[in-house]
Amino acid sequence: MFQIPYHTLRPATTAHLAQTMTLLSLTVGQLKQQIDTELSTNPALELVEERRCPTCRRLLPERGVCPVCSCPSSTLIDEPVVFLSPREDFYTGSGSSAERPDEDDFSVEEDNLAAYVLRQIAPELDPQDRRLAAYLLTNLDEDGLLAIPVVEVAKYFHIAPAQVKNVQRIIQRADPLGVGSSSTREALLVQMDVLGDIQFVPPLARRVVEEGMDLLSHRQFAELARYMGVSVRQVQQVVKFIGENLNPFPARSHWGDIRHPVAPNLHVYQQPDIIINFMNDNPKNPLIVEIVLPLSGTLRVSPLFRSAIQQASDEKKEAWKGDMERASLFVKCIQQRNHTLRRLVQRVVSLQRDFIVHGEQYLKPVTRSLISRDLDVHESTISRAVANKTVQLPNRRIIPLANFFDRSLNVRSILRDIIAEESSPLSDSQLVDILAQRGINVARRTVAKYRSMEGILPAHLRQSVVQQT
DNA sequence: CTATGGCACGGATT
DNA sequence: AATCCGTGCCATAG
Repeated sequence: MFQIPYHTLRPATTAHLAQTMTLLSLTVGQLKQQIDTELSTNPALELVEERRCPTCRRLLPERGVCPVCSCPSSTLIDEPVVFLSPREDFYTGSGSSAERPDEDDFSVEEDNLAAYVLRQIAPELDPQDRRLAAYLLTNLDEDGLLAIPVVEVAKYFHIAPAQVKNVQRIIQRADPLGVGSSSTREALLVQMDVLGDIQFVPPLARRVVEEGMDLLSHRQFAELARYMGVSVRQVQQVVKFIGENLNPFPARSHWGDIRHPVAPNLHVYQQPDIIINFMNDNPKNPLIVEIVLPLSGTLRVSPLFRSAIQQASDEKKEAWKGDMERASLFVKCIQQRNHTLRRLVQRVVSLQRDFIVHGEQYLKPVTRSLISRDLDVHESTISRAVANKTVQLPNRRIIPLANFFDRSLNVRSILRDIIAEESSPLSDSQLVDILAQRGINVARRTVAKYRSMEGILPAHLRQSVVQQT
């Protein structure tokens, strides 16, 4: 774990330390802004347009992802491969997505979601469809579902409903997958469609959503099984699959989030800071972890500038010298940032591999302080690095990096499973006993809290509810 | 009387 | 030092 002599890289001055800290806590988008301003204000700083693979040190041919993914040597590595990935093209749009999240708390979520989606799909639309799309997107509810009927929209625009549906279909395939659907059912169907390209989707899941959505959303699994003519066990598997891979409310990061509808979701719409994938999308291959960098190339102190300084007049010399020092400090800080981030991610990913591959139940209770001890850095360093960052998992879901440190997420998700699988409604104290059998000791009160966090109804309301409006 | 939600306290985490 | 989280106690609903 300690291969790298870290001390050699330790910041020497307090200024270095402070700047590294701030850089560490930045999102990719924010980092890009930072670098951009630094580049334009400081003549001593220079961007060398070189694209070199950070792991195999080979020059990269063109834009795109690093070909190390197909490096024959890397297929032998068992540890997850972590590397820094230049993805300039991600962030060339308006810098708006990079705004610091805490500043504007009002009117953000819908605006941002709509704008975010529109930016993705705008290129493939002609101008009038673009207007249509914008109109649709302004009519999303807080769950990311379309709040008005398609027919209404068609009337409003005096066009055929089919055309509206066409645009809707494009919207649905944009990033919060299923966004702009007319119902949770539709959202799930779209998600399964797209997911089907990269992962196995149980055929029964599709049938259940298509035909038995009512029963499914009321969690009446016994009923559902009978209606579909399959065993309860099969239904349970489908439910598990849906819970792990799909999300009926596209705007929520996952369906437990009804508690805090806005705040934790702010950063969900951003591009991820870290992307985790299987090599070639094949689950048998090792994990590839990309730490997204906002530019392609290396920053350095311009050698031209360095030599020019000799011939400068005395008063200029002073100013330029300052520039140069700032530049080299900045470069060091960036390197420092990337280095810590890389080590952090490396450690976390190998600890939480099960979580990444198999889902929330397998999340291990890892704390930031544990990592900090492992990496021999201060706790606050880890905190800063984790804060405000997002990760894209192999199943294409984007979650906050902080989720990797959530102590209770796994228990919550096991709880979800238990409730989904047992047919007769279990009271909280019974749930406590069952959890205890699985080696999880929590208080009765805590189970109640988790339940409400997951949006699960109390026992007496759970199954006895027959179809009501 | 049982099941659950609210409030608040203490310890851990950041 | 500030915040989050699990938990205990108590009130309330069924």
